[in-house]
Amino acid sequence: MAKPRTKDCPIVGFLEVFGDYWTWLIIREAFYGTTRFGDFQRNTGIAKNLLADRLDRLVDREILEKRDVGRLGTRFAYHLTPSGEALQTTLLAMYQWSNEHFYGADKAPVEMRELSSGKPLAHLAVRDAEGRPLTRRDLI
Amino acid sequence: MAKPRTKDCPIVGFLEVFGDYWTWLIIREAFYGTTRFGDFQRNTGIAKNLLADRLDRLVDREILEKRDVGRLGTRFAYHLTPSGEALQTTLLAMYQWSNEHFYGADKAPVEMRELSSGKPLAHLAVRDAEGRPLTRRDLI
DNA sequence: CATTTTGGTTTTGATTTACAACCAAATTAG
DNA sequence: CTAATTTGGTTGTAAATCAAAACCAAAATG
Repeated sequence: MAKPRTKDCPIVGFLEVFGDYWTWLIIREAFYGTTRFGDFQRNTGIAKNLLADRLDRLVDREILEKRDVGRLGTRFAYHLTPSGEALQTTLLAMYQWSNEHFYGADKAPVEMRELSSGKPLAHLAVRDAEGRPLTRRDLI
Repeated sequence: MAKPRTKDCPIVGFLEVFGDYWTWLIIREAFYGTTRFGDFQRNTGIAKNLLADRLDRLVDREILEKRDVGRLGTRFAYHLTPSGEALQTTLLAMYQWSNEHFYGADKAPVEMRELSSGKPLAHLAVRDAEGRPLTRRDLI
């Protein structure tokens, strides 16, 4: 590694963990409440060897926590850590982008919604410290 | 494809384009203002064959627009489309997560900032329609 | 006590990546 | 004007990764 503009960029570090299809599908599942190996496998369709690899990496990076359930290190549950839960913002940004720019035409949007009221969420937007919306040209 | 919980999920559609390391590095570069093939290649370190492939895909998906510059289809510039620019929110979410959960300890955060004032941006957060912050358990 | 489930590991072949070599047209340098 | 360099790729090729299936031991279930 060690590429040109690659050093000290938060995006590069991020992508070394999250620049992968299955990793995000696993994280999506974790937000849906999935915790067990078999459920991750069935719900995403990932191959078992890849799932084992991705879960290990996410546990190493402390995005997921591997908990013993049942007796003696044979059954496990994978839970989001606080760091993992903080990915919710990124996941929502993906949801919202996809609903607007992908699903826009034909399909009905599948949104995250508020659990109690069922109402939609506020739209994420880039804003300055005073809350004013910013465009791409306003950034450095 | 066509996996279990895979149909009609905005995240799956999103990941089929964006579930890739180099694709995001290219998008980051585009936000930094890079438009030319050679600059993308030098600034990210990606191999030329992969860069050509990724740029084609992003142009197909209308994330980037390929414009003729110079004469007769020999020199091009790749610009973000409105859809591409809308990825800014997702990119910022990645930046902010990475600064907080990755760079937190040792390194100084590398943030996007407001161009005119140099001030930091507001932190993205998941909120309900009235602007109240929500936790993971509040969602469906 | 027999069957099924769980959480993997280990093959194997197919696909993708990374790296280097090559190229023609266009631009720049002298 | 000519030579050297830049641009924007394409084409190999070896190495790494992925996908699918087979296999397995321990535990839970019937």
